[in-house]
Amino acid sequence: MIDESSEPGAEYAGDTAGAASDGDTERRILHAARNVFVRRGTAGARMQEIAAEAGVNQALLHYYFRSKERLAAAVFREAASRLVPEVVRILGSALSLEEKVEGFVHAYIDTVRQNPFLPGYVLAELHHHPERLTALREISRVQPSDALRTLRERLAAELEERARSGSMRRIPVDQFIVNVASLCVFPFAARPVLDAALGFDDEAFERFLDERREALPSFILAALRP
Amino acid sequence: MIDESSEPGAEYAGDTAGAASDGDTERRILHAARNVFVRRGTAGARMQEIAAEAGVNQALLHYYFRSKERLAAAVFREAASRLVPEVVRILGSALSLEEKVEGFVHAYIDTVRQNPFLPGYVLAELHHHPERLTALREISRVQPSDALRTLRERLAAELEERARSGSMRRIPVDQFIVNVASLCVFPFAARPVLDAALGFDDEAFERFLDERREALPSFILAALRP
DNA sequence: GTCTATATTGTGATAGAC
DNA sequence: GTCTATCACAATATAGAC
Repeated sequence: MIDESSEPGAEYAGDTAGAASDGDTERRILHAARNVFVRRGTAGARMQEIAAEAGVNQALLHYYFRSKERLAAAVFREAASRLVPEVVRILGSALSLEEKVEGFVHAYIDTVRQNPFLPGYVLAELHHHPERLTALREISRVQPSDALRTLRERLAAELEERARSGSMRRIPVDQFIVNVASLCVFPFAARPVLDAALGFDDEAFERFLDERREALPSFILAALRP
Repeated sequence: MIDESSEPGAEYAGDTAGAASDGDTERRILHAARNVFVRRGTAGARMQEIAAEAGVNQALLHYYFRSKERLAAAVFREAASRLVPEVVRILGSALSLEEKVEGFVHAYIDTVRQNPFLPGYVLAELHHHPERLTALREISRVQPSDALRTLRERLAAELEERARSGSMRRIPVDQFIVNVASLCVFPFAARPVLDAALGFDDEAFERFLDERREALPSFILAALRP
């Protein structure tokens, strides 16, 4: 049973179905719910399993979150809230393009490594529940200075300037964004396929990530050389 | 209601809940099942919805496939059987590395474009049902000459030779494979995110794919220059 | 092979005691 | 706030006529 969380001070046995009413119960439930939703998907998750993993009764889930759907929405919001601000923070920085690429690759791999199944969960969730997009949009809108739209424009200007000065090949900004995102996110989202196709186990995957963390920035930048 | 299939001669209204017993019923059911499983996920799919979309009764699903689980397994096998051989075919060809990269990008985008939600479905399915990996492995094993292992070795040799001759930068073969796969697959798997982050609609996504089909090979090869 | 019931279990949700 | 017990219905699966 993998604990996908990494909050400090979050250790309690999943099957402690007694009086473990120390910390915040609501947080315990949300935490258990994330684990279950991440590994089973929203439709496959069972309220009973969440209750057991939180060490509480099933009725409490409804007391705190009213319905499975609301609980699922809360979990998704929380997961997306971990990823979006991190992305915005890096891209919004005043670094050079080269530093941004390296900073993004490093920060993304370092962050997601602690919750390696989050990307797969978020993608699967969006695939099967397009209505979650509104939550994503809201999170993005709340970001300082309406970040996503602004960041895209700034990045486009930077790429254009580099192309004009001849220090980089011209590349459409959307292609560039998707390239970087692809190279960072896909290995996590496709973890099971990598296990099958390349024979990875946990340890091999960790080594692969170490190697990737170092090699990816120069791979990306090399592709942009004129 | 999107029809994710592209088999020739497969047009019947989904709500024709009458006597449409022309073609092969089993195939009709499998076809409808794929549509429903792809958009709802295995756990979220309802046998009733599949029956309705196939224009038959729910009991027939059990007559042909015995249980939902077996039907799900059949759908997954069929989906994976579309993707794996295509990949093997291209990589196994006797082309140069440059031609292989271009051939793979073109073939993958051209193929998957007709079933743009397949990658998302396969990834989500593997994420939530790791047991499906065995099916993937079986399909891979059946490929001529135990293809996957062999292909990886051949590719590694090719990359090594290029590195030795100085015509390409050295890159670990697994990183290279994952890079190419990431850049091709991710845009499909993350379609909803692209819609949200870059404001794509169906038409914009198609234009994006056209552009990508042409730009991606040179992006990849440029990254490998010494 | 295909249909109309119907059996049977699973599962989200609520009532009400403590 | 937390529990036990239970409701109500959704969903898979089967029986049996045609």
